[in-house]
Amino acid sequence: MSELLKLENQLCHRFYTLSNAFTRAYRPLLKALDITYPQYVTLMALWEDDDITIAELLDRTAIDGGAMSLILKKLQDKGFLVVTKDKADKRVKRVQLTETGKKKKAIAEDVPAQMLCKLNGMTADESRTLKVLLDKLGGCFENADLNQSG
Amino acid sequence: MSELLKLENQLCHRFYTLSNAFTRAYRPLLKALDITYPQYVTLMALWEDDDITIAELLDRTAIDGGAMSLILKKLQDKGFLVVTKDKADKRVKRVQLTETGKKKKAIAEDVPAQMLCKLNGMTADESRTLKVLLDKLGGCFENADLNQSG
DNA sequence: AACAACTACTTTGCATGCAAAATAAATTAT
DNA sequence: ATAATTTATTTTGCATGCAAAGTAGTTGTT
Repeated sequence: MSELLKLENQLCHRFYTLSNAFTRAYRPLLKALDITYPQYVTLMALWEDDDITIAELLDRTAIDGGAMSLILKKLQDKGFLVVTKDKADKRVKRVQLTETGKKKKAIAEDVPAQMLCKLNGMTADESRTLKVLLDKLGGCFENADLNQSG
Repeated sequence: MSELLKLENQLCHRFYTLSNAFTRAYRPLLKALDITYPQYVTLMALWEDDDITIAELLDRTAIDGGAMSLILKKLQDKGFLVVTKDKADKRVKRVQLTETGKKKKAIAEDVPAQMLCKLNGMTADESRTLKVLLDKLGGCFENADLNQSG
């Protein structure tokens, strides 16, 4: 009856469940912007720092490269941004918000508050502690391939 | 410069990142079993309680119903389990591990320990605290649709 | 008993996530 | 300078996650 294999004892399953729960919870909030959660993450990164490289966008959002290609196409089609080739290094592409994309930030400003509202079961203190622990856990995965010591 | 929209301040993005990190980290460990992470979750549920309804499996694993249909087909093709119609209620299907599926548990027993090894940056205490907070956060999402108070 | 409403599942269409292969362009080595 | 290697991004194939529609099989109503 190995306790270690019980679902209830898995940290991973909690993350699986909660990550999906967040995505579902965001869906109705993002409907006003007509974007998905990963697209929202992409835009958040750009609202913070515009005109950045796709590589940097990947680094900051932790979104899969293959997926990002499609996400950028969709966001470009929707008029949020444009992707241009870097003149200095033709391999590189830069992502720039359009005026429309910049304006949408005003609408997005409401999203975090609405989400926090859904999470009112958590105190600010618990939320803070949680973030600290999550960041520490995240550190465990960095350079995960290097840790495959054997 | 709304702080609330910064990626760094998003709880959701930490879950997004960590959930994906877990899935990636499990992949090599599950290779010996030739299964994916959601398939592993499904099997963990069955190793705990065999011969259960698909509905119960969905409830316990929190896996999407549509995805579960495919997952069960694949696990059945791989010989881990069989799905049979309930005689009492013909709508219901029951999932039962095969002898092969039961034996695979022995191999799976090693997986949790290997994963814990990767997470050795976390103390047992931090891990415990984290689980408590995660469960509390999970509670915020239950009946999320009912909380859409207007 | 006939019909409406409900349940348990499956199927479908769209959007990723992931690994691996494919491209294109820049850098390094010889 | 040319070839080998590395870097930035896209493409491809497979496995979900999600919402919504579709299918049977059941239960409740009248």
